[in-house]
Amino acid sequence: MTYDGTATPRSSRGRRASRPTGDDRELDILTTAAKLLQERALSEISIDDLARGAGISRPTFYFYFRSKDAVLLTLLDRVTEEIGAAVTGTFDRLREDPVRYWRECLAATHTTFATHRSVLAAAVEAGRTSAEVRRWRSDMKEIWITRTTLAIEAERARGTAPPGPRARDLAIALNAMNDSVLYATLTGDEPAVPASDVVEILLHTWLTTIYQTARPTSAA
Amino acid sequence: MTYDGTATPRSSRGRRASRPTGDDRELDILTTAAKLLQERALSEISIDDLARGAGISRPTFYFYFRSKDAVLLTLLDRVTEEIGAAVTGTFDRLREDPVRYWRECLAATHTTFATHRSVLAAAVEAGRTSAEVRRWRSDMKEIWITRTTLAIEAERARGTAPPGPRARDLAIALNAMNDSVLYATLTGDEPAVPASDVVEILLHTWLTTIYQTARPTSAA
DNA sequence: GACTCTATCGACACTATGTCGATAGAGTCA
DNA sequence: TGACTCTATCGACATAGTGTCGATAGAGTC
Repeated sequence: MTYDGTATPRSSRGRRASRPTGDDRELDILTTAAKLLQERALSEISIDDLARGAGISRPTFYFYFRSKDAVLLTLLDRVTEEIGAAVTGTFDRLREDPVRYWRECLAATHTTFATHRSVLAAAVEAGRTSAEVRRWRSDMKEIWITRTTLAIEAERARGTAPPGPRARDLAIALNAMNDSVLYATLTGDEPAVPASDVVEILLHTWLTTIYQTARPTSAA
Repeated sequence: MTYDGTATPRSSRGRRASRPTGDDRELDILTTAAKLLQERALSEISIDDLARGAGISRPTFYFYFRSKDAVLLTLLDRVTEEIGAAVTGTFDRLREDPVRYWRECLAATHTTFATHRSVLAAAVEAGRTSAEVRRWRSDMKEIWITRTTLAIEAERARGTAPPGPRARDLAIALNAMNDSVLYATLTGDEPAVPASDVVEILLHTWLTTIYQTARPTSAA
């Protein structure tokens, strides 16, 4: 939606230099990929499909991207930007109203997953074979885990949350749970938590894991 | 280890009838597959690799199995049997000593994952493209989830665990967490919980989610 | 010795990937 | 204006994998 290949020369995810006309084609490929990913899995999309969708021949595709994975990585860069923008801000609310803070975090995660469902599913798929995609995923996880770890430590420091296992390890487990529960719910592979309840279920698990009660308050 | 293709005519996972000599070859293929899966991913193993490993030509492979996925499914059948055997029994201990019960459940899950790491990783991979493998995975999940749901409901019924969200939904979330945390720990893709701590971390999350305390007792 | 069934493979058709070399055209400049 | 460069393009090829068809060797009846 907000992709702009002209601003920076962009760190060479396959594309040569950047000059006028070619950017349109690059965008055509990305748009085609995004559209096709909403219909079928990455492995079921051939490079020929992407090329045809963008109105070019298969060899020409390679002028713009090194591979299918390179296209996905560029799509993932957009996601990174949007998430980066959405994530900042809410951190102060933790002090005032912890339950509300965590609910908003989880709801935001849910929204992110829902919005980018098809591209994220493709990232999971491609992660099995592409080291670069795997890298993107672990960087992304690291960001959420770090945020969670800091929040848990802050709550323990002010006495709202009791001590317990290493905060980082809990953060890893809770975020892993989010990933796979939301993935199942949104892609519809059973058994899954119904979409209407998923945030509340996750919230229950997060709160009890962190506070050892489902109703923590700001009163230390 | 305990595979026996002769006992039952086996429900046609690709193999024709069952007669003397061919069973050896079928087993050769399975052994080759299991061995190669410990070195590399399913997508990096060609049917030719399996055929050569079993000392036959590629067309002959198709005499024994419909596809690579069919081989994997037969490998997964072994896993099912072993897990089925390991899982029974422990259920009574829940009344006496809940913490011990859950710790043993989680430790058993950890062991299962560790023992069958390579085959289970292949199942995750193949699940993206094969409906049958996906089916196997969801059946397997269903078993664990049902067990967990029953245990949670039992604890709530006798008053050891407080009421809370639908037991089945919690069971789905907790089992999903297990899957993905153990997967990361055992395959080593960071960020992951260290192998030495993983059972205790999961235990903490399970106990607090179910009991809202990290130290539940049998005293109602 | 004719007949059947298992097990085997060579050869083919198909699909997808990735590369090489030729080339058309737009922009530069001497 | 013509020589020169760079982007963008594609046809044709090489390669690797999958799945099928038809032929056939041999073991076991009868």
